[in-house]
Amino acid sequence: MPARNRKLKIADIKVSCGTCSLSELCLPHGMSHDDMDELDKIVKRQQPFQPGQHIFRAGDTGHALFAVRSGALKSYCTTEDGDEQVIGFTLPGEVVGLDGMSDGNYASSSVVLETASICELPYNSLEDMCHTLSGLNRQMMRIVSKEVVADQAMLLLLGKRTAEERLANFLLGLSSRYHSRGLSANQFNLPMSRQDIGNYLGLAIETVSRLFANFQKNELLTVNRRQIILTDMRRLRAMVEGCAGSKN
Amino acid sequence: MPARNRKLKIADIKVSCGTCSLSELCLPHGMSHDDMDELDKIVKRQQPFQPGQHIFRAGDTGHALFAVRSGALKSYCTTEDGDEQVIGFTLPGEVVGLDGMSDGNYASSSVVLETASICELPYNSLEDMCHTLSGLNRQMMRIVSKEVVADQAMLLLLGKRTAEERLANFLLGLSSRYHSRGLSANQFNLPMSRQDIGNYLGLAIETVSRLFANFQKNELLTVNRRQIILTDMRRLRAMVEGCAGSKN
DNA sequence: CGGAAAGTTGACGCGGGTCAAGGAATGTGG
DNA sequence: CCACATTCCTTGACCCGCGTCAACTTTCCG
Repeated sequence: MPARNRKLKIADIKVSCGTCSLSELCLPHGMSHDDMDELDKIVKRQQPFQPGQHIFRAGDTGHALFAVRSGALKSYCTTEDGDEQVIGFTLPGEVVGLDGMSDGNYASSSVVLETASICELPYNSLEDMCHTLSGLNRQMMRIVSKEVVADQAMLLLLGKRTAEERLANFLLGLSSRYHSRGLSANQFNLPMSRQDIGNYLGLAIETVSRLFANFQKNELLTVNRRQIILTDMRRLRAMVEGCAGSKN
Repeated sequence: MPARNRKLKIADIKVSCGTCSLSELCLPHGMSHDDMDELDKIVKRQQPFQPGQHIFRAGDTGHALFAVRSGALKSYCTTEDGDEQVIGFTLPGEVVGLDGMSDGNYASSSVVLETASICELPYNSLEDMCHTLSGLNRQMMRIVSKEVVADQAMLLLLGKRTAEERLANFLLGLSSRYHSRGLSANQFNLPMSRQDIGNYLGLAIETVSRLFANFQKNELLTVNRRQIILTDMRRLRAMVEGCAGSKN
């Protein structure tokens, strides 16, 4: 057992990048098997994080990327006058911590919404590997570039779209992300509160609530607290026409 | 004269990354002199671009980053229903084209606002160099990470701030960017139209115009079409308290 | 000089924020 | 197991910031 690992528990057995069910989504994509073995060596695995725990906080010294294997995270910034802005949500197969590379400190905080198991990828190790593994370098740029594209899509959403379009786009984005990791595209549980959704979409919590009610009345979906069933994705898509879906 | 360069003209004489006045801002930052010479070899320089010319368009095969040495660019996306969303503006010492690395195609378009001289940095060459120059790799991640942080700050702006706060933040951002390349922090010309500003900030063009009028009435600045003089930056800053300035 | 593009200013209305009250789910101690 | 508090969500009433529409002015450019 490697020294730096904390007490290993269940869920950490027989896990390697090679066998990880997320290997298509996480860093290894586009890398050879040998490359993956190399990557596997630098990954630090920890016991699962519990809801409310922070992966890192804004201002912390940035030293690693974190790949989410299960659970869900919320990223947010805190303004000087105290209130928070939700930057995004991280689902399995996705990565947080890119923003720590710019000046050595994380610009945002990352907190657990649903119990999460997470792989830690230290910058230093990644950088070293980039010199030897040609695939990793490209893949890292691809990931971070994708982040840029996703953020730009969000800019469009917040700048131009109505409340209705924002929520529809948000739900379809979640749907697509769940789907791409093999889960149902039309039925899922929201890992976040109305508060978080509203904050993220630049809407009041009451507006979010009302929109869910509207959508249900118009038979676009069924909602019960955090359980969502999308019943008419075609019409939902029609609402967001012209918006690139957030992430993926 | 290298084969790929088009006819070289004035403004392209005696230019190298080593002597470039922007070397502090552009890629070379944090690299050794030898490294810069290497970088210099892969840079393609072209004759100046004229206003209205495109550096690249959304959908084009992404093959290079573009570093702006002078002039100004506008980045934008076009939605399916035709209208455009301004993603950002690029000033001297800054880089565009990061979004072409995710899936091989640019996600946004980049058009010239003010006559611009531009260095082209092909992805392939950059990638090759990353294997040999340790400084470059880190610097590239820093640049792209900075982009992520800046986009996130914009998300906060569009999601939470009033029209007034957005414009104040925008002006201070420009001010800071001009200042960091040695120009005046309180007096500059806007390279973009009201249309572009409004689009970028998620505001109607009339709102932008009214705000400029208000700001002037309140003696925060003097505005004459595109010429701006910030006369009370302290109070402007007070308005945006809690917003991270966009870029830099 | 004429036509178009860019910018300004005013009047009006609506989307969605704010305030307020209440219901439903979950937790906590007795 | 039940009162009680707390958190999360919902729903209604009101109202204001900013978008929309429209008219006009100024600048730009052939």
